[in-house]
Amino acid sequence: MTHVGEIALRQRRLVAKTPTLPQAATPPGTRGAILQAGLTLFAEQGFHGSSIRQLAAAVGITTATLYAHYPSKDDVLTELIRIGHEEIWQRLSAAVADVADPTARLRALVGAHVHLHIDHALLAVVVNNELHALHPDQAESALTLRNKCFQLLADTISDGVANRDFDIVDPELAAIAIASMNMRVANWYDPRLSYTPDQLATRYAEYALDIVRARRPI
Amino acid sequence: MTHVGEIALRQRRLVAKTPTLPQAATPPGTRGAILQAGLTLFAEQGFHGSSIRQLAAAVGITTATLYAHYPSKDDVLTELIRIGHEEIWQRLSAAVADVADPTARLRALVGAHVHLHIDHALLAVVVNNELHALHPDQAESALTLRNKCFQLLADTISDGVANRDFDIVDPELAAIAIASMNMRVANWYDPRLSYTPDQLATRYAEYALDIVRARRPI
Amino acid sequence: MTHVGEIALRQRRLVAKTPTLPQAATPPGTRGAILQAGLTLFAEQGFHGSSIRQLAAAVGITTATLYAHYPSKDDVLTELIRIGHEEIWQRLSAAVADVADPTARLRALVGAHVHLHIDHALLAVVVNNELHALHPDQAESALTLRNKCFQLLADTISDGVANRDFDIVDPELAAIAIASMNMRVANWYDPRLSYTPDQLATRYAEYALDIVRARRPI
Amino acid sequence: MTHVGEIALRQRRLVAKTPTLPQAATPPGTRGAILQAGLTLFAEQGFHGSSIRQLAAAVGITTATLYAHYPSKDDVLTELIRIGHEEIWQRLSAAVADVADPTARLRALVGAHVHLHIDHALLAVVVNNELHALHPDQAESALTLRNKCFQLLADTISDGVANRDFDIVDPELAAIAIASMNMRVANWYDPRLSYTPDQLATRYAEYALDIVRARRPI
DNA sequence: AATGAATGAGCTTTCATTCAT
DNA sequence: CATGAATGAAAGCTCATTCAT
Repeated sequence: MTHVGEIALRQRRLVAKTPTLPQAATPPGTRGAILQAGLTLFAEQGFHGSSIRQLAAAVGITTATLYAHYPSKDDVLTELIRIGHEEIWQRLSAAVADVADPTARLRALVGAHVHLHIDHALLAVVVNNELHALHPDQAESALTLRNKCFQLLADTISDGVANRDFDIVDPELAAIAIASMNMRVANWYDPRLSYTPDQLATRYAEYALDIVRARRPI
Repeated sequence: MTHVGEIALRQRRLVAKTPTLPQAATPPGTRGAILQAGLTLFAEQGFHGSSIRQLAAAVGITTATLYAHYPSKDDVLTELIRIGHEEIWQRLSAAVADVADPTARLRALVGAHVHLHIDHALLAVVVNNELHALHPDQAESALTLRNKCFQLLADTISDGVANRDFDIVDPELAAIAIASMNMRVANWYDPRLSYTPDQLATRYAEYALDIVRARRPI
Repeated sequence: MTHVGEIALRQRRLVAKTPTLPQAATPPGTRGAILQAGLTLFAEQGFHGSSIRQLAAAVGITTATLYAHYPSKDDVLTELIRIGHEEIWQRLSAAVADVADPTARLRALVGAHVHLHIDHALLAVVVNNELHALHPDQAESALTLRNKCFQLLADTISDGVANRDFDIVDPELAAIAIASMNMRVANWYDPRLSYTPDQLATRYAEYALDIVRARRPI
Repeated sequence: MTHVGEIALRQRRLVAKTPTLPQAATPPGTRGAILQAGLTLFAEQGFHGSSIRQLAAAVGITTATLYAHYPSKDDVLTELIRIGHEEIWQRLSAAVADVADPTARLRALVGAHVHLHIDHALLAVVVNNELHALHPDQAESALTLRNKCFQLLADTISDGVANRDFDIVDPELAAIAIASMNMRVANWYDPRLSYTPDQLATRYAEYALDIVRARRPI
């Protein structure tokens, strides 16, 4: 039976292969095809490791045609990163929209976070590994969303601490640890594994709760 | 006061700047200088985002001179990744060399893992982000070590489960979650933060124990 | 007060900005607009320094639309150069149509030549600087007109010499010197200067007469 | 017999073909060869009409090798224009270094100016036609020299007017007219013509004196 | 009359690498 | 040990032009 240990330790950046862009955010026609191809290439090889000739070939067009749709290679990445951040922000904020209880909120956030990293593994890898390739002003709005996502998580934990539901010294540190766990799911999750996305999301939510709920000294 | 939330969410790949190679593994003279410069560049910009001109300029030599020391750009990365993996394997195996008790072993492993990602943040970032840029045969020995490291962690958790010290359904999943937490420390840790490396290592070890020790249904 | 010295020495090819095409020769509608925009661009940046994208953008149409009006970029230049040469030939021949006396003819020719280089400065700059960019057969008829213009001037001087009104060894050399003076007016004339076009034309005519009338040894 | 009228009216930008750079200013080896080739191409076809592939082919090297010697195509032009302006400034200032009398100075200036446009016809054509292709800061020092050259001429005429040797209303206008005559020599002079450079220079000097010496009303 | 989409060919520039010295 | 000069290949991008609509 396929198990995590075999899969998590490959040379490839990620196991997933299908470039699933959020459908609503995918432009129609050639523009969309470029985005999908860029997603695949940038996820696998990185932005600087992918050439626009590869990109054009993957789409089945000329490099000149690329430039009829995007003004530069940078802009393809910028667009992907924008879409990625908007998707995550939308999912996380939707997940807790009607949830007040910190424990339930944390469960919802971690669940949504994990699902996102499975549903859009390539996009998550691009977002997490290629942000540095953008010019600062291209990255700005993405960083803003990233911050809001992190605050959602950190505030939830803080609320739980205030509540006495949670007991943890540094909520932000716990938030970062939990987010770190979730983020790497994009790199290793493989549908051939013995748990479904739901099961994985549930377990990770329990891990998160284990961390924040602990009663311990220090 | 500087806190994690401010720091974890930058565009840069990592906060650390000093290219600290394990001293024993650093060659003397120009060879070592090339390695240090490669470490800095590859950590910041990625392998494909760094040119050998930049590398030579950072060292203060000609690109032609580079080739008197390393046969190719690839080989500089290969060497860095080799050093990185040997360092981590050495540290992890040393950490548990004399420790039998699963709880103590897990504490030691997480502690060593966190310390490594702080002490050699750039190296860790290169190792974790640039492995895909190598030719498969150049990556092979690194992957072997990486596997052994993971098994050390997974086996420790399995032992604890066998022991009834830990209670967790899927030890490998817990191992991967814990390793994920630790790995990202390289990206965000900043000495200006309010905890020392020791304190952070201790907290992360507790997080790990929270995860594996939990008694819960599901 | 603005004076020539300040103005004549700029980096730009010419001071004038308004693309005044001879009205009779300007086609109506989009065709005319393309010609005007081409005039401005080719005068400022040269034919090879201007792209059809710039041209289309200046007109406010698509590059594809350009091709509904002109079969190629070359043809826009060819048309401008044709118009320019026809304008100059028409003006020069009209200027001397009813004038017999060599002195009066020379005054008329220089006056018309100077006025042309002021009235249609951009066109003159294109005509004088971009002819080489045409294919030889596209340039042929323009060269014929140019020759006729030059012969008008050279013959006028020759007539004056035959007449003993002028006294100059090489009428063609004088013609070339005089034409050279006039041609560069297109590059530097600026309405802010302290002389009107008429005054400038008059002075240049006197310069020309000074040159050809001189009684001197050698 | 070849005469001016036949020659002055060609499609080509200039008749001269040999790329004579001022020897002292020509770098040795490949750098110099690139400069010579650039001179020929830019004079004939303009900066934007010449590709670096043509340039490299003319030198007999790869385009990549070009960039070992000049950082960009722009810089080749900048260097040519710098050399051209320094040569002209040096020649003009040397020509009048020991000459006090305005008439003699004007003769010397025009003579030097004409000789320059014959000796370095290609360079003069590049300098006079391609300045606009530079970025403003690249053109700045050339413009300064150009200004100094013009002032030398204008001041000489002004001195002659103050002296009562010359009698002209606007010395700067006369200066511009005279300079215009001289500049175009680069375009049409051909050694096959019936006058030597010396003879041409002498005649043009007389033309200049005719213009400024005239006693006339207006 | 005008356009959106496409293209082959070309652009300037940079890449990693080699080699005689 | 180091370099200056060179290179083939490829990079990102723009060129003038076409064509179905």
